[in-house]
Amino acid sequence: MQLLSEQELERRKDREELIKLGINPYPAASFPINVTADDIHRNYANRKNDYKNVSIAGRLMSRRIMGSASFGEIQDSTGRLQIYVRRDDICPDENDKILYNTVFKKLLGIGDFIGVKGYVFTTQTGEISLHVTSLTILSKSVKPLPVVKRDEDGKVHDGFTDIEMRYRQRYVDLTVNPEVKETFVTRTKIISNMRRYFDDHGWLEVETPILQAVHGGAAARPFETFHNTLDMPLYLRIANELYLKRLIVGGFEGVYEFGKMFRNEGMDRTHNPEFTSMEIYVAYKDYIWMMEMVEDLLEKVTRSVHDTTIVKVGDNEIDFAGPYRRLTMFESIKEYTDIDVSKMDEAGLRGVCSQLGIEVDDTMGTGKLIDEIFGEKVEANLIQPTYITDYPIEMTPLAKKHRTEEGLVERFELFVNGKEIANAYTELNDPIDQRERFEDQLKLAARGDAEAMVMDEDFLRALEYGMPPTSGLGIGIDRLTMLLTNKSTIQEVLFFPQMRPEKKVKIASDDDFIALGIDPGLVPAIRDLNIHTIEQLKEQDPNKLFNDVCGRRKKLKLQASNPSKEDVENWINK
RNA sequence: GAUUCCGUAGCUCAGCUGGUAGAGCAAUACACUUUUAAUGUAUGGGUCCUGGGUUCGAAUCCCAGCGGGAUCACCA
Repeated sequence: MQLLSEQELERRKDREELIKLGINPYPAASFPINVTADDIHRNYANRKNDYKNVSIAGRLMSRRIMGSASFGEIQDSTGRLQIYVRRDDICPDENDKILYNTVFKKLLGIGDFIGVKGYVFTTQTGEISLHVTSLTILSKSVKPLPVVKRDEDGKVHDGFTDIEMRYRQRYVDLTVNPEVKETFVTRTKIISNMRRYFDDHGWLEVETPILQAVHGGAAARPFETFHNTLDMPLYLRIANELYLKRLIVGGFEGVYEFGKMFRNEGMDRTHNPEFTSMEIYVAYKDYIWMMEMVEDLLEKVTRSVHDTTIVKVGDNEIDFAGPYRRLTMFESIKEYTDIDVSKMDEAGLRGVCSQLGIEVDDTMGTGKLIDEIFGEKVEANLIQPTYITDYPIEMTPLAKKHRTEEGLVERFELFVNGKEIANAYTELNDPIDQRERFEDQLKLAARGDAEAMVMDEDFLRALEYGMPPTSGLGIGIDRLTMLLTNKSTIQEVLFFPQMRPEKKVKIASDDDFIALGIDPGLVPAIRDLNIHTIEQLKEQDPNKLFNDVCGRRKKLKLQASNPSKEDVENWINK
């Protein structure tokens, strides 16, 4: 049972009226379409003869009724088209004007799906419009849609802007705010263009387990679940890295996966509990090769969605054309703090942190300390695409030791607009070294580092069989989409971002009230007192409720007779 | 998790130092062969987020809760 607004009741009545007129508001038959709104706007001017007999369907989004003729707007998946509906055109029979006078003018409403046929013409004011010759109801909407108005300059007047409602009711957001749809179309374009790029190189798209017994490949807290038959806990994956590398061991030259990752951590503008990442692993390559590949990839993807490599993000203009600037982690810290931390031990680094006013704690090793300095002093400055390379070994247990630099690994991260969007390694393929690195992680864990990785014996066994030299890359698809669509929150690029559940009030039905012994004729009086749930009823003071119900009965002129005070006490105590 | 702001009609929002709620759009009715967010006239529509408290009186002040935003912290 729902509590309905006046408008919702009105629309339900309209639905009933249609049925009474013998018109099915939800017909089963398909409605043939031979054109879209976008097609008409783009091509009508040049090919007028092709639009003399068109059929289009969508939502009725506005109506301007002027006696026996009306203008309105129909919105399909591509946009809006003005329609011109004249009474005598859709009702040729002189004695039957119901379709226009009653159905179109009274029983249809904004948001209803209709199908129309007719011919395209240009109005006196120069608007390309459809002169309707036949009109079919395809689906009646019984909930009023917010009406967003735009003037000639595209200025929005009564926008549907409440963020909570936009996210919770994304279907409304999408219907009423066309630019939202654009964002998601771009998102899909980004993914499909990346996919095409990888496929063209012969790399294989694969799927790996989301339910994992050992959550590996990243430092993060997982979601836990439980498998009943196996009688064991399982985790939703925090990364798929270790599975993709197993596939390289198995003999694929290149594998990639677009997939959801799940991390049981805080939520904010850049974090959603589930997010999409793309990871790719290519055999016989190193991280230097990977940097060139990423430059090429991002340049092509950007061009495919914007026709240029330059993207406006906030106040910045970012150019995704490569090559990108490359700085080692130590160089970058030197550049932005004037301090050379490359030869420092843990004590020295702690000194630098306190000198720079950076908070640290005892669980942090040298790698973590360097990362803190970088995050605090460097990261935000990296606006144009920049590779930061060669990270301390402690932070990166899955990357290969640097070919020349002691204590570092071959890793890069790509920073754009002050944020990391990609992470890549020359992958560690020495199984003995890998085991030691996992052991070091266990020591960090013992020291209190909650993010330290756990040992994955099966992954080690795979490496022991031998993995070719490999380079791997991960890109956060949500964050890349944020950049390329100029959105400042991850929620704007997710159809259904995670939210707290809506508070639901259980509205009691008439039968619920009657079951308590209430005379059906008195239920309207109860509702008029704004008592809509059984809980509310139970909380009432019997004397007050008795008086109120009798009063409302009179006011509403109900036929039922007054309850006795004992009756009212029984409702409450039953 | 901390700080701070917000929650009023279907939608967007007013509502002052407390005096029982307003506008525009949407809806309903009537008129009109007339177009460009915006024809005119009339009408209906509210759990002022929830629960307490102060007060003769609370949308307004106080406390708690729920939901959301922003900033910060933590975390990729």
